[in-house]
Amino acid sequence: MNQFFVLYQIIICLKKMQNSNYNHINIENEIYKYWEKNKFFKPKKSKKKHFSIVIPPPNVTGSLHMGHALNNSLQDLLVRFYRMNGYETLWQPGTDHAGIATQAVVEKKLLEKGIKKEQLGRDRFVDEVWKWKEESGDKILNQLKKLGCSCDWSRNRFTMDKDLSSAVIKTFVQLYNKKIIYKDTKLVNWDTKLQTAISDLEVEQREVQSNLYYIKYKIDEENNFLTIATTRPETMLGDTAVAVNPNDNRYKNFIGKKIIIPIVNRKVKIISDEYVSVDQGSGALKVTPAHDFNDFDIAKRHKLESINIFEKNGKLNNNVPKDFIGLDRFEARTVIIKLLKERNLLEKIENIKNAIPYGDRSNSIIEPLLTEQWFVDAKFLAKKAIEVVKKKKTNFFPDNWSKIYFQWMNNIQPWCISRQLWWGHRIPAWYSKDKKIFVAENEQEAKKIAKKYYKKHVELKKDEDVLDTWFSSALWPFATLGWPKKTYELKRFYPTSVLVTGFDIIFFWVARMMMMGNYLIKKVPFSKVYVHALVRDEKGQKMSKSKGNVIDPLDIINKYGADSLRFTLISMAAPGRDVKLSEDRVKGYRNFINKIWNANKFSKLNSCKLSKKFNIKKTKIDVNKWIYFELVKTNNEAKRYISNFRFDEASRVIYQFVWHSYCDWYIESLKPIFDSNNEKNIEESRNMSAFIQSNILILLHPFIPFFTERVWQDFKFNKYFKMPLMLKDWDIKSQSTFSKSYKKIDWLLELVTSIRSTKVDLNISPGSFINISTNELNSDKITIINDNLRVFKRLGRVTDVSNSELNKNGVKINVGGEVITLYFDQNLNLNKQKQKISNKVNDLNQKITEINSKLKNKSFLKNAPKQIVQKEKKALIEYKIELKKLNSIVNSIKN
RNA sequence: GGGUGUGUAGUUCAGUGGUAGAACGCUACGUUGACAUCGUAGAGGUCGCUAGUUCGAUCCUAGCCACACCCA
Repeated sequence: MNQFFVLYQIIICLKKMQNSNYNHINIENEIYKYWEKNKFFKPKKSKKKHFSIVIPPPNVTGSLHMGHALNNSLQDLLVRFYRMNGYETLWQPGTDHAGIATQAVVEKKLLEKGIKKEQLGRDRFVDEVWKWKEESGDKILNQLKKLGCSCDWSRNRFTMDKDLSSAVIKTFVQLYNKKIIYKDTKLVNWDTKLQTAISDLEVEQREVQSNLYYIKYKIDEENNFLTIATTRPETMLGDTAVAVNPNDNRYKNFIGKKIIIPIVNRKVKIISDEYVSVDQGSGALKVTPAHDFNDFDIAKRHKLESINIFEKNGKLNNNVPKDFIGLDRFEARTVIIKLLKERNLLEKIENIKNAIPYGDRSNSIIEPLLTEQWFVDAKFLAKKAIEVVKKKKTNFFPDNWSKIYFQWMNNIQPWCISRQLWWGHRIPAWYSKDKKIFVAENEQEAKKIAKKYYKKHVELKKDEDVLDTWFSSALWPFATLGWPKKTYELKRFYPTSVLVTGFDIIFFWVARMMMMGNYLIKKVPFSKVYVHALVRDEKGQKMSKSKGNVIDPLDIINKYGADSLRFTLISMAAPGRDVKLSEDRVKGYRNFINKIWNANKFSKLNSCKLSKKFNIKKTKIDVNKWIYFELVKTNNEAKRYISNFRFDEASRVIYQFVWHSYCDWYIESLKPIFDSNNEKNIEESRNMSAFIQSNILILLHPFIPFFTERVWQDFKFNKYFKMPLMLKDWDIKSQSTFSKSYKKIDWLLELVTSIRSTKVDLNISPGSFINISTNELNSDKITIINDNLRVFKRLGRVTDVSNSELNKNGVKINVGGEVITLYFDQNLNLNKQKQKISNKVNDLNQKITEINSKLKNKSFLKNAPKQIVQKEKKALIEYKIELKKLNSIVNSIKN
């Protein structure tokens, strides 16, 4: 019997769950199809202003992570907001080819089949990459669709597309001809694992524990040693000098003498250079120009020889003693230390913390290597890019990012743009046999130039290298709009309105777009840059696979719906702060959506509909005017917050309005009206309620597009407004005459709250009904109660309102300086009530003393603004009245 | 070492030169026909510390402490 009962309860429970809750499953995909089918994502020509965003192109073979989810939720919010409000809106989507990452993925896949890329050769390997791109390139785009992104997919672009590639090549040629791109032999950051150069930005400095080796170098023709300290002893094979600080008294005498490098037994000079710091290590520095950036500079100053000791894979080359040739750099280190120990040349080993450069893609230690590479004269391009930010043609939000931008731009180094990869834009440079370079958009052009130069036909060989992926990304905001062609889109949407991006790629990407846009088009690529923070886990830890704390946005979408995820991310996107995401938060906002779902159900059950005859101006009922007034306020605030990029605040005010004003108070007030027989009131309330409901959908659409679209259609608002929700503007007329009702209801709600709270204090069941007396109340307050009697009685659970004192257990309560008496049937324990009042009395007394002392303070009266003094005076009067009333209540309790 | 940011309720975070706010969590009570993914009421704060400016500082300034990130 008991078991059956439990089972029965469970079934009831399940049934209830089924009926009352919003379920996103199946709905979201269907709605997305509806939007796409109706081409709502395409820009609608408008004479009004335009709004455009280019998506930060995700890696074509990547998949959606929380960072993408945040980034794109914010963009979609903006795009939908401006699109709704009549702007000609373009959200330009696309992906980038992510040279290193994609090549690595395909290489790995081939290796699994036992195929090395060298076996295939360049062309066939690139074909394989294209195949992989065709297979998996749509994955991330489909994931963006799941999130609800309203990009114009018909304009989808890929950095390796024909048009974009030709833009890249054109840019290269143009910059080469202007000598902004040049070839040079320099030390670069060399990744021995990927066997390519990478840029400074792709190098991550990691602090690790290292051994600092103190090695004795013998002075030539003297029985004397100089100790140098190094963490990379293997590089001594390439040493070409030892340097000391000219002011270091310990070593002054050695300057100019020769010193013998152990193991290689090469005699090199002891030089003096200011760069050497006296108190670091031993104060003597081994100089390896070919393998250290600082040493390279020293070598330049002293015209030292450079000896390169590494192959491209990090193994030692022919420039080292025989026994070492072919050893890996770390093996060589072990062997050298062993030899030094044997020869008594190792003074000591110290354990220290130092920063080691790692490749951010390969995780392997980066080796400075002397190679010939292509560079962009970033310093030149930066000038203009700095100027436009100073002149506020591009604004960062939050503004402090401009400081970071300036700091980096002012210290910018030449940008190494060549990569020793196969996947990417191949550098349009051709070489003749005598190493002369011919740069042109294609081979025919190059040959033409070569022919002119040599006055005869010559054989040319194309550069093997490709360009850094960020080089093509730098053209993204205009190349995707058609540049160098003068398309409608380029004219209409460039400069784009805002770039939404994470701070981690300000240098990688934002800075480079600024350089290229300003140089090639002479206009900034975007007028605003909204910089958002990182998404972390709930403890504030960075999400990473190795930590196992990654929250997959797609899991969250499946579980709670894309809307819940979006609302969560948006409402947590406070400027300058990381988003600490926890599933509980998502659940909370899922509940919010569900709350609205149920409020809509209430509407439906009560036949709330908008009729053509409905005229807001003619609204009579106070609560209807009150909620309309609240709506206008919310609408204005939300608009303002969105235009100022305060998405957290925008979502907050809407949430507050929907849950507390609309659901908690307004719907509760409607119930007594709908239960009455007053058809006029019912009609007005049905209309107003439906109107508010429709506007809630409008306000929330950019935040939670799927849910709002679903309800909009359910309630046929598209018919009433003759407008799909996606294109419905936010315009709403304010009704200043409603403010009187607004204040009235505000007070009434305070009264209701006080009645409820008094019941709790007195330990009286909240459901019980009471009588009240208004005999001590001002007439205007009595009017408020009478004007809204039905609503008041229901909300306050009041049976009768009397104008005179009743012969019963009365309890006086204070509502904003007004006294009302509540009557209860049972005997009361007034202790708690008394305590509460006496606390309040103390509180008031303290405040009154404070204000009194302020008002006695002559310098306060002299210096404080008049309104503040007035305000304090007014507050004093109010406090005194309240105190008087409270005291009278205390007296009545005593009796 | 240089720079940037942060420090406000148990937690996550708003905020303002003049009475300190929200959400979540917590406590008590509650199934009233929209909703228990709920409602009602409540507890909870020396606004990191110390000086200064000011009639008045959580807010401005300086110093210090703690944490995070970036650059070298």
